[in-house]
Amino acid sequence: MAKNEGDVRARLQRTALELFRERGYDQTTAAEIAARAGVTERTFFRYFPDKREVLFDGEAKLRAALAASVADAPGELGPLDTLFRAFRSVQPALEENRPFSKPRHEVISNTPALHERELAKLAALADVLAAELRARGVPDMQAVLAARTGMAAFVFATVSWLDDPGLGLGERLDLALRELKALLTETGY
Amino acid sequence: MAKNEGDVRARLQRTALELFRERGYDQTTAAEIAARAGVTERTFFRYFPDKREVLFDGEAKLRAALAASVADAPGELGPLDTLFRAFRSVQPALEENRPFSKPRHEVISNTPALHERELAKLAALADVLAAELRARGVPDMQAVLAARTGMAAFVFATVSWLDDPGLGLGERLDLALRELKALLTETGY
DNA sequence: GTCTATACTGAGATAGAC
DNA sequence: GTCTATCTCAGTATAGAC
Repeated sequence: MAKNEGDVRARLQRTALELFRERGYDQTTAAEIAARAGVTERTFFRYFPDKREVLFDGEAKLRAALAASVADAPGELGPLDTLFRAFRSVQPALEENRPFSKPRHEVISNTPALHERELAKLAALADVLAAELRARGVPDMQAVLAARTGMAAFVFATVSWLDDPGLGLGERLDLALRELKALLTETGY
Repeated sequence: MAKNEGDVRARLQRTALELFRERGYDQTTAAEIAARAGVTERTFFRYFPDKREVLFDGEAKLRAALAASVADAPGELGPLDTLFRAFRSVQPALEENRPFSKPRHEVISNTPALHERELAKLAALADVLAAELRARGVPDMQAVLAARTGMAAFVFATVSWLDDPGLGLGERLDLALRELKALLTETGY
């Protein structure tokens, strides 16, 4: 049989997304994904510990990039500003990835099991960012709240940009940060 | 055969928590829970669509209570203050529930599958709160950010109170809100 | 790569409440 | 009789063990 035609892992991921879009996540078996990708079911589970995970490993790179950016931010920056500096640093990568992210996000939103997994990944990401902030001397509660709050804004900006790229990701990030800061200073609305 | 000895649903929930604590979630089968509760496995799945769900239906009541509180908050209150007013309104219920919540939280934290489900529930809760805020006239982005941010603070306060009840839940809520407001106004730390 | 446990689903039978 | 809860039986897919 032909051997290593491109990365098996990448092929499985592309194939999975394809099938999920064609018939839906629940109606797609791991065996079918494997078959279309030219490997056995067993191989699928060697690459991904469970079926959902096939759509979630870009997040590892994102996490590393964000953590690194927070780690080497100028010391005088506040927690939220530090986070948003990190978000902006990954902006080009996100923009380049949009053709894949868009359909991926659609499938995830429409599939409770996948949506659940995504929330877990984002929470883990927030935990990492909180840890990085703590390493910079931010007190615990503040680090956790900043990380969660920042992630919420980041996700909001990203999702709305995926929905409608009319307004750029950078602008949406700026907008979210401004809105966030406004939230706490005004008493009425 | 004997029939309705107490609520089957409640019995299944208590039994499940019991078994999860004895041997862990993964080492407990749905059949075992059902057996100890005196019903068949199939019955278990009639009450709960999946095994995780057996620990998650208190959240429905919490959600309703919070939503109601937001709905009838005085109109001049800002989004975050509205949310914290709601959080305080459920404080007595949470305190009363602590004997059950504490072990439940322990199991959930130690079980990735359950933790994932919890995050999903909390996200859904935040979505409901955002919708309630929007119904009060809060603009979309602000409603979403306030809801997510508020929930983060609420969860932080609750979890740390479960860990160590030395400081009361009310005080922890106050503390979190203050910290949150500080976060967005200060520039350094 | 093979084998197995377990989470879930569906259809139909039974039994008691009304 | 209807209705509802439970059980029985038979199956599929995921995931883990060997």
